Amino acid sequence: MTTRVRFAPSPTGYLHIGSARTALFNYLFARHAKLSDADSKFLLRIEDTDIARSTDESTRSILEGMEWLGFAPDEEIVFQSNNADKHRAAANRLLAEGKAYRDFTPKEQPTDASVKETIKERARAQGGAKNMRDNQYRELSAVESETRAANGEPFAIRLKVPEMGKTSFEDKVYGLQERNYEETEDLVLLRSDGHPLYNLAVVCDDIEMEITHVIRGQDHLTNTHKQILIYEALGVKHPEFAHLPLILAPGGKKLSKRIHGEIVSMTTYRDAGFLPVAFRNFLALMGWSPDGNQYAAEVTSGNEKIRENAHVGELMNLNELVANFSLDRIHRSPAIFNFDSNNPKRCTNRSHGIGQG
RNA sequence: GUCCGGUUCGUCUAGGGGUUAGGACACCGCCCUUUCACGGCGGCAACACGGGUUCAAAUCCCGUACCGGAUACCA
Repeated sequence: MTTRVRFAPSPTGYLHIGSARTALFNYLFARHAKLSDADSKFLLRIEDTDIARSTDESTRSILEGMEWLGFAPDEEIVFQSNNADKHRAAANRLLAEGKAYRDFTPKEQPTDASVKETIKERARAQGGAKNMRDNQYRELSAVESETRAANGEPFAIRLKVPEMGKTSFEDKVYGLQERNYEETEDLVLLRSDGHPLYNLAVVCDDIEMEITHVIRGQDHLTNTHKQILIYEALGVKHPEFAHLPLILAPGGKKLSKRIHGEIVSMTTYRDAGFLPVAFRNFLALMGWSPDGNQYAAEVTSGNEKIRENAHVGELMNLNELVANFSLDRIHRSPAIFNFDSNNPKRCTNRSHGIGQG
């Protein structure tokens, strides 16, 4: 089967350093596959289903970052919001087949407190005792559901997750992943305002784009179980999954724009004059390493021009990265992006021995 | 709270039953001299903790601690 991968950022900010690495790994994987199958593709999809937070400026910023890094998508860019009708159709189909149901519970008003915190607090309060299947509309009769909907009562569409069983998949990086259905809620597919939600949109688009390998951050590990449930309901075989270890801030904390500022943005490095080849190499080595033996060989026989008058170090140009890349050399522990005591400039241009002039 | 991950030099990492635990960057010293984005040589520096299995454990198993992720009509 021809390899088709996609990088799918949401345009809610600039190109994050972690996202850039995800883009890189997807790109390297596709290009490596292309070595043996010319039709292998690297695609770009902008996940702009969050109407409230997505901006065109952010999309532009992401595109700029991609361009700087040299990752050109092989097909036209897909904007997820353009596929909303298809997502809705899929949700309705599941509804008609009884695999999803209408939830007439009034939408909760957002609190002013941090959403994340609210959710965490609530989950803590409920402890492990929460019953994911306690929705009173779950077993509502089809007629009554139809009637209430016809009367204009607002509803969200939720996936009807089976009571017993578990989802499981073999992650290319993390190995066998299993999760009991009791741990997974009846996730919302379509909001009461008719907008499709992330998990549904991702699955529908990945199916349509014929994605064969989903390579993304480890923070999507639990989403994967939800998505597999959707694939199953839709009756489609799911793609392979490979989750990447996170890139954290010094101290092992999450790298965030709010706390760490511009340091997490790709444009910061571009504007500071770093070379793409250096930054790519730096990014590639966060979470992945080449096979020891071929590493030495490749590096010494690499691009002479770049290394003229410079020591070898651990630098690989794009072609070398592509040649050496493989999913099974990605490890599972998070990397710390140490920008405090270890100036990124040194981590890239200087330490890898490539000057600008 | 619950579920899922993770833990090798300061940092990125290799190694995954028997190694002087290797490399890169940083740092220190010397040399060269292109004197803060060149180069060479050398040095410092790590297997989270506690049990177990084994002739032998950084490597396998269990537990603890700590860190992270997820737990949303966000993505």
